[in-house]
This record gives sequence, structure tokens and C-alpha cells, in this order.
Amino acid sequence: MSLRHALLGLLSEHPASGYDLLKRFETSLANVWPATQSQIYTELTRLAGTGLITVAAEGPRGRKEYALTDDGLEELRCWLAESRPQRTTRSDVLLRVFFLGVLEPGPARIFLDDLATSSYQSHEELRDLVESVDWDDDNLSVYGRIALEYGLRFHAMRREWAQWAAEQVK
Amino acid sequence: MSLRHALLGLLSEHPASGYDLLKRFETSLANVWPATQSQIYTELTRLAGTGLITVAAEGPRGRKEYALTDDGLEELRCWLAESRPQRTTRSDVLLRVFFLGVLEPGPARIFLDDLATSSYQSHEELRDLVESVDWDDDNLSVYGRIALEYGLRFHAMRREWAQWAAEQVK
DNA sequence: GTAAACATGTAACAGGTTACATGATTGT
DNA sequence: ACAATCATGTAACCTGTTACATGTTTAC
Repeated sequence: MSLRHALLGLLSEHPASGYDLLKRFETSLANVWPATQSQIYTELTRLAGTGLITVAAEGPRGRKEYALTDDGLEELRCWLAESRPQRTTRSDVLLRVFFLGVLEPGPARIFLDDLATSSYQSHEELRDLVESVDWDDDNLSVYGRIALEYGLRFHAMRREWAQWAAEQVK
Repeated sequence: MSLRHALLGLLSEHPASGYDLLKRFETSLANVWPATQSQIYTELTRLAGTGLITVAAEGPRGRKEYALTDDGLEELRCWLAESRPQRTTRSDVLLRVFFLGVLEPGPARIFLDDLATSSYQSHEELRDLVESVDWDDDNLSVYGRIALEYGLRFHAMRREWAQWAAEQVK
């Protein structure tokens, strides 16, 4: 259950409300770990119940500002340093490729060409994002930049692969 | 819901029992779309209920051999050609990278070094697999080879990225 | 005879999505 | 006054995981 750790991670930067966190999920975390409003509020209530976070302040409109507790920070560190990421990565794209032989070569090539195009677009979007941010030397910048670099390399790899794959289909 | 389509895809090659399909999921599909025994049997019953597959034969030990129907093939083609893969890809690894600033540079580097190592190992395993199979010219081979090539490129990319990232952390 | 492999099914639970429901504050 | 934004909560439903439960056939 990584949503829990995503929330702890965001709160380790500074206290925030459910609404603030939702906005962070919609922007910076959207491509890494999407989460819905419903899920975020439910999980925050649970985390507060187990003492990993607390309601540090209350504001207008029922706003509750959550802050990380010592236990919460410990849990976050533990997750980062001691547990191995063991994600069984499901790939919708690769599953389709696996069965592309069901289609005629024409439609199969279209699928791969589209994939190359959308990978290129994603790459360009990330490139624009990288250029629009001014990266300083703090931790958020360093690791944010590293995560973005992953995205750039991933989409470049996928584009080249899709182009190569389209050529294999005759 | 792609499990449904994975099952239709496998059955498009030839009729099979739940048990046969389970074995295919444990081997060829393990890295693309993992599924449990429980899930497979439940989904097969549902697919038979909606007429996308039928029980074509019954064998010893209660074995039920399922075959794709015309409706099932149509549904499979439709999924491949008409629907866009829109998978919101969750990455446990990238989520951790995002919050790596919570750790000291030492443990953070260890995390990235470990990632480079495990990517290298995955790459080698796939390379061995590619070399052990004799690829002929049928559809399964062509698209199976293309899917494997994706894995090779993916792990190579991730290894290089993790090595680069480790260097950024001083 | 007995272990391994074949073969299926179901129940409980955890995580994620969609939709509904409500209300307060701010800016124009 | 009205719309946009801030702000939270819950219910229904779907997908996926773990564990339990059962029985047959084959090979040694």
C-alpha cells in the first residue's frame, strides 16, 4: 500500500490539508502514483487514527491541516531504506502487443505507429516541463529532476522501440 | 479490465482449460499481466456467462476446455484496434525516488545502486531467455520477440538511469 | 500406497474508481 | 447574487490478493 507512503512523503515536506495534497497528486504525482480525492481523504483519516500523522491545525471551511508525527517519519524512512520495491508491473501496452497477431499487419502497424507518436508527445511535454522549472540545489529539486529524467529516458526508449517494432511487422 | 482480454487473447491461439491458462500466466505473461488462479477461474466463468467463450469440451478431473466464440474474437479485435491503452502507470520505484531526500545521501545512493544491479540482473535473465528460444516466423514468435525486446531495452534504460542518478547524489 | 500434478471453486479482505452529497469562503 | 474555489465525507462497485477447501489422475 504505497498511497500511505506517498502521503507521508508529501507531509514530510510541510504540513498540508487533504485538499492541498489532492492538488499535489493532480500535478507532481499524477504520472507516478495517481490517487483520487476519495482515496486521499479516507487514507488521511486512517493515518491519523494510527498516529502516523496528526491534525496540527484547523482552518476555515472545516480545513484540517495534517502534520507528520515522529512515528510517521520513522515509517517513511523504513519504507524507503528497508523495504524493496517489488511491484509487479502490469503493462496494458505490452499485453496488447502480445496479441497483436490477431490483427492484420496494417492495423498492427497503426497501433505501433500511434504508440511511437504518443511516446514522442509525452517526451516533448516532459522536456517543456524540465525547461520551465528552475532547478536549484535542494532535495526536492535534485530528486524531482532525477524522476523527470527517468520519464524522459522512458519515453525516448519507448518511441525508438515502437518504431523498430513497426518495421518488424511486414 | 484487461484480464478479460488477456484470457481472450490466449484462447485465440487455441482452446485451453483454466489450468492451462494459469500456466501461461505464470510463464509468458508473468511480467506483463500477472493473474492469480482465483482470478482466472472467476473470470472464465463470467466470460462463459456473457458468451465470449464457451465450454468446448470436458475432460477428466472436471477439466473444462474453453474456446473463443465469434463474439469473443470480435471483442478481442475491438480492444486491440479501437481502444487506446490509457493505463495510469503506477511506479513504486519512482515514488520512492521522489522522496529519497528524506534519507541521507548514503542510503539514497545504496537504493539507486541496488536498482541498477537488479535492472542489470533482469536484463541478463531476459537475454538468456531470448537466446534459449528459437524464433520462427509465426505471429506468436514475431510479437513475443517484440515484447521481449521491450523488456531488454527497458531494463537497459533503467540501469543506465539509476547509475546516472546515483552519481547526482553527493 | 502415496506424492506430484491436474483441476476447480469460493470467501474474506485490501486497494482503487465513480458518483453522490454537503457546505463555507472568496472574488466579481 | 452568483460562480469559482475551497473543503470534506461516504456509499457502491470493481479488481486483485490470500487463503481455504475439495477431489481426480498419473507415475513411481
